[in-house]
Amino acid sequence: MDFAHGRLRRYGSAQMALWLFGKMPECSVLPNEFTFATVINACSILAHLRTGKKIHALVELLGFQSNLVVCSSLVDMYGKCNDVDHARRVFDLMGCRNVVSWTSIIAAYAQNAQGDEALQLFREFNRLMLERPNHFMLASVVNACASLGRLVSGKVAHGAVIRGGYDSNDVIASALLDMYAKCGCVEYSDKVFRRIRNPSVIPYTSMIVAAAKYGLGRMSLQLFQEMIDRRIKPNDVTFVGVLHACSHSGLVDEGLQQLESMHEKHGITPTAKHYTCLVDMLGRTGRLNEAYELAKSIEAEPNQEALLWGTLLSASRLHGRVDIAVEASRRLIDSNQQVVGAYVTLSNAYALNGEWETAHDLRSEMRRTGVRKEPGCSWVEVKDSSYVFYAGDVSSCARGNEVVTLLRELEGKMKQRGYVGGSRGLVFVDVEEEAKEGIVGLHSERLALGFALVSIPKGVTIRIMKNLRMCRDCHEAFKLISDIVEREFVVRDVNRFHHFKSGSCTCRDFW
DNA sequence: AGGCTACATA
Repeated sequence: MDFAHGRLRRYGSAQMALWLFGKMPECSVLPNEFTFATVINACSILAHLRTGKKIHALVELLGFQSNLVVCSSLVDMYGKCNDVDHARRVFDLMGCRNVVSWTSIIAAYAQNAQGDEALQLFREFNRLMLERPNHFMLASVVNACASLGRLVSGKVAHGAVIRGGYDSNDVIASALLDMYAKCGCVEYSDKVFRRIRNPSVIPYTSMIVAAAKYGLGRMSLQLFQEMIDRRIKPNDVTFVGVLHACSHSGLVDEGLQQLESMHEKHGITPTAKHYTCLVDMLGRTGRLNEAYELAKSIEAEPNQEALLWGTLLSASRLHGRVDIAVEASRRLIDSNQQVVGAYVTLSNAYALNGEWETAHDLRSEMRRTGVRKEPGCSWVEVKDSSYVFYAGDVSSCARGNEVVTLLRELEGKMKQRGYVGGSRGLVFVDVEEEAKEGIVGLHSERLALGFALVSIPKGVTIRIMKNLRMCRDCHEAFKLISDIVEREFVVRDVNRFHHFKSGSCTCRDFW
């Protein structure tokens, strides 16, 4: 039954291709450039770096290292195996490149969280003016804009899509709607989505996930119903989206029902990732015991397991369940996964519970063992450039003095409205969100907001991206500031979107 | 002649 899945079929064929390739020497048949391009593609599908490298060596041995198509497939293979450096090395050594080779390297960067490099290469490709970008390339470029949250660059790419006549392409439309959602413009996503004549499962899933991330759980469920009515078969990813939507909107019963129907009505067996959504759902709404029991009963691969216990850990922290937090972090640390996050979240859970000593001990242990945390940062896009802000770091903050003055001024006004930010407890609890302690007033998103307020004209929605979760205190502050300055802000954090307007947030404080 | 490049999850 599972083999009805396109992805699995593809996977099986790739395995078969490699198996046959292994049989070639026995039959004394030498591979040519067509053989190589095909088997390297099989390695991409399977993400088998070791096999890919062996074949790469064979390519050089048999003298195909300057073949355009073979090299393009090598670039793609290294990219899909998350070895961008090797992809780049092959690309740089190519004597002749075409739009496919350029697409492969751009996709490699876009898919490996190096969107800036992808956009850089796209600009370079356009400057050379050898060929026009095609829909393959544009999809990757749009994808890069999505992960970077670069709305302006994304709109420019959308322009290129329209000029190239690709806007009715299903894949491109999916990429575009995803990009608009990830840039904080879910209304544009909806517009793009509604223009797709016969959306397949992927645009539907993208739209379901997009709505979920904005806390529009009902909209996600409506879209899901709509696709069922149109006889479009949902897949495992669709259900992750649906469950995610229920979770982010507090629709627990609905979520449980969906999980049941998943197997019964749609023939898709729930896997660890679906149960993780359920753990999240129960955890968020404070049903920690049920979440914990469920988590213990799930068998998963290491990656999925880390996700599962990480989810439970966050929920335990949120609801001050130190006992479960200890258990969840122990599992993560023992399996050597998400170690940093586990330490920090656990220490915060202790702090929230008033166990300051233990919390501090954990922090010292981290320092002693050299476990270091990536600093929190936020960024905003102004006129096609992106500005980055780090917590408490005024020296590298664009228009720093102006920004700090404005933030202090706003804090004064907030206090008149009853705001009590930066209390001792909050400062400590929020250290997970930012690397430096005791500077809650200068969390990276605040610097970003201050900068945006002095650089983006009134009436234009401010969009801020953050690499961590937004903290409660900043969330309160942003609500008040939206009212004081009469402006709208959208904040994209690692988890979801917050849309601040007239003193409140679309998440209604549930996230 | 053929082979290589694109979109949704956590």
